[in-house]
Amino acid sequence: MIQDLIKAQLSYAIQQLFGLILKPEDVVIEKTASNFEGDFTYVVFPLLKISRKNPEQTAQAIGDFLLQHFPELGTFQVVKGFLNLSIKPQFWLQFLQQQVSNQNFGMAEPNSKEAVLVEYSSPNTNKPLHLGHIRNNLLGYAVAAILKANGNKVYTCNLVNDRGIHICKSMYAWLQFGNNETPESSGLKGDHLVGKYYVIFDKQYKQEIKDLIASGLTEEDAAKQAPSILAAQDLLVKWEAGDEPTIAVWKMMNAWVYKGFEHTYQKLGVQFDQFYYESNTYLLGKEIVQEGLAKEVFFKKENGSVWIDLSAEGLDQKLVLRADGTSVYITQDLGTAELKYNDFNCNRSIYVVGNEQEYHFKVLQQIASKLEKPYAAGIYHLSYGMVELPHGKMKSREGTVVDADELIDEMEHTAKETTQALGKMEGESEDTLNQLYHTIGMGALKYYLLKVDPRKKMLFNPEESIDFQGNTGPFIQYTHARIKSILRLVGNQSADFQIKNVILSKVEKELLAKLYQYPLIIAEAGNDMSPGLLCNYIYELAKIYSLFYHDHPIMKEENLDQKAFRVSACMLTAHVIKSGFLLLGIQVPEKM
RNA sequence: GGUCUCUUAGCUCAGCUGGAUAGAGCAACGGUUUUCUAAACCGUAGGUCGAAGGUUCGAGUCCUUCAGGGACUACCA
Repeated sequence: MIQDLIKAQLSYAIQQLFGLILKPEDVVIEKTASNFEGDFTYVVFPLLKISRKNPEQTAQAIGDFLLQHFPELGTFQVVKGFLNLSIKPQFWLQFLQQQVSNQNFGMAEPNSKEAVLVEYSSPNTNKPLHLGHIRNNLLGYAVAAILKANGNKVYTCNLVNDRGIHICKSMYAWLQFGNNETPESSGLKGDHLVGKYYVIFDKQYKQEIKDLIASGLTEEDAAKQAPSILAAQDLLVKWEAGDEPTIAVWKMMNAWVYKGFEHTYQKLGVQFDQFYYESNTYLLGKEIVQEGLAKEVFFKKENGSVWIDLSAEGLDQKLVLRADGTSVYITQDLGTAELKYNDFNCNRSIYVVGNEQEYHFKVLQQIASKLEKPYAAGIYHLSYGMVELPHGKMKSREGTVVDADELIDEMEHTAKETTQALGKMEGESEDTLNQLYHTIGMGALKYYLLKVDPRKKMLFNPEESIDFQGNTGPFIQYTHARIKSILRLVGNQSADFQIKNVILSKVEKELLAKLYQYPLIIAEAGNDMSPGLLCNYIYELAKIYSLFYHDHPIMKEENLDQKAFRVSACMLTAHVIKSGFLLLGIQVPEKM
C-alpha cells in the first residue's frame, strides 16, 4: 500500500529533520480534500513545537526532504499547515496494469483468518416476514460475505423460533376457526396463512379483554384470564408434554411456514449453512441451567424458579428458568450457543439481531462468561436499528407492517415499468426481461436498506417508495451496464498500453485512486461490520466513473495507448462494481 | 426512576481513529443528447451540525450539563 510507504517516508523525514522518533504506524495521513491538489495530506500542526518553525516552513521542509528521498512522489503543495502530496501518475497507471486482470482484486487470501459464525434472519414461525426482517437478512448476508472477502472462514446459520406461546396462538385460532384451511385449499402462501390466524387470535383476545374489563376486572387480570390466552397456554403445556395431536398440528403449520419462508429467502437470495430450531435447543439450555446451579452461578428461589444475579455488572437479576420448569428465551439461547460452538468451533460468533435485544445479549454474554464457557468472549451482538414507518414502528398484530413478499413484488413491478418506459430493452426475451426486473428491483431495495449505517434506525416511507435515480442501486447497476456496453464494442481488443504514452487527466487519476482504495474499504467494512461503507464507496466510484464517461470518449480516442488505458480503467471499474455489489448480495446486469 | 441510544439542508442519509470553505441523493429551479445507454452529466438555491459550557493549535467528531425523540428495564420472544 502506498499509504504505508508514505508513512514510512514521513517517519524518516521527521526523524532526520527534527530528531523526533515517530513510528510509521503512528504517522497519520489522510486523503487530500477534493478541492485541493494532491492525493494524500499530512498535517504538520502537531510538529510545530519541535520544528520551531511556522506551519508553512515546517511543511515545506518535509516536502523538500521527501522529494529527495521518495521516488513515487511527484510534487507537493503546502497550504498553511497542510502538506499535500501528489503521487506520480506512473504509480497509478502501474497499479491499473497490475490489477486489471486480477479476478480477486480486493479479496484477502481465503481462509487466512479465523473462522466466524454469523447468525441471522432468525424468524418466528407465527407470521410472514416483513421489512424489518428484510433488513436483518440483507445485513446478515452482506456481513458474512464481507467477512469472507476479508479472509475469514465464514459459516452462516438461522435460528428458527419455532416454539412458544406465539405459535400456539396461531394454532389455537386455526383450530377454532380454520375449518381445515390449508395453503392448497386457500391458495395462500403458508406463512401468510399462519399469520392470518395470528391476527385473528389477537383480535379475539383483545375483544375478550375488553369484555372482561367491562364486567369489572382490571386490565392486568383480564389479560391473564381471557379464555383464548388460557387456551393458548394450555396448548403450550401440551406441546411441551409431547401431546400427539398438538404436535401434529404444530408440525403441519410450521411446515407451511417453512415452505413460505423458503420462497421469500430464495427471492432475497440468502442462504444458510445450518438451521437451528429452538424446539431442539431449549432442552440443552435446561441442562446448562443445571450446570449453572451446580457451579453456583445461578440460584433457586422458593417457588423453584432459577435466577442469576447480575446486579454487580450493572444488570438486574434475571430469570433463566420458570417456576414450572419451562424454559424462557435466554434458556434457549444458552443451549443454542453451546450447540453452535460444538458444531462449528468458532471463537467468534456474530448475532445479527435488532437493538431492542441489547440487554438480552449482555445478559447472555455475562452468563456464558460466568459459566466459563470458551465462547463467551466471542459472542458479538451486531445490533441494528429498527426500520420505522412515517407513523412509527411496525407492529405485526396491528397490521402496520410492510410485508416482505408484497414489497419485493412491488419493486419488481416498478423496475418493469421504468424499464419499459425507457424502452431500451425491446426485443429481449421474456426470460431475460423478468430476470432483469428482479435484478433491478432487488438492487434498488437492497442498496436502499444497506446503505445506511446498520446501527442506526432508519425510516421507510412507502408513499415515496424507493428511487431508481441518484444514490441508488439501479444507478450503480446502470453504470455497470454502460461499461459493459463499451467493452462489447471494443471486443477482445487488447487493453495493453505503454505508460509513457498516456496522459492522466484529473478525473482519470481520481478514478484510479478510487479503485486503488477498494481493498482498504473491504477491510474497513469487515472491521466495522458495516456494509454501508461499501455502498458509499461503490457509489462514489460510480459517480467518478460517470464523470469520466462523460468527459472522455473511448471509441473515438486516436492515441491507442490512451484508448487502451481507458479500456483498462473501464474493465477494472466494472469488476470492482460487480465484485463489491456481490458482497452486498446485489446482482449487476450486462444491459439495462 | 435506572441503563443505553439518537438529534447534520424542506425530506432521506454520508462525514474514517479530532484537521482545510460540513458533503451526497431526492424534492425545487436552470442548462446539456447529429458523438461509447440522459436510470446520466453540469449549474443555482438550500446549514448558527438540537442548546450551552469545556478540553485542544484546531471540535459535526472527545468530555459535562440541558432539551427533545427512541429502545430496554416481564416467570414475552
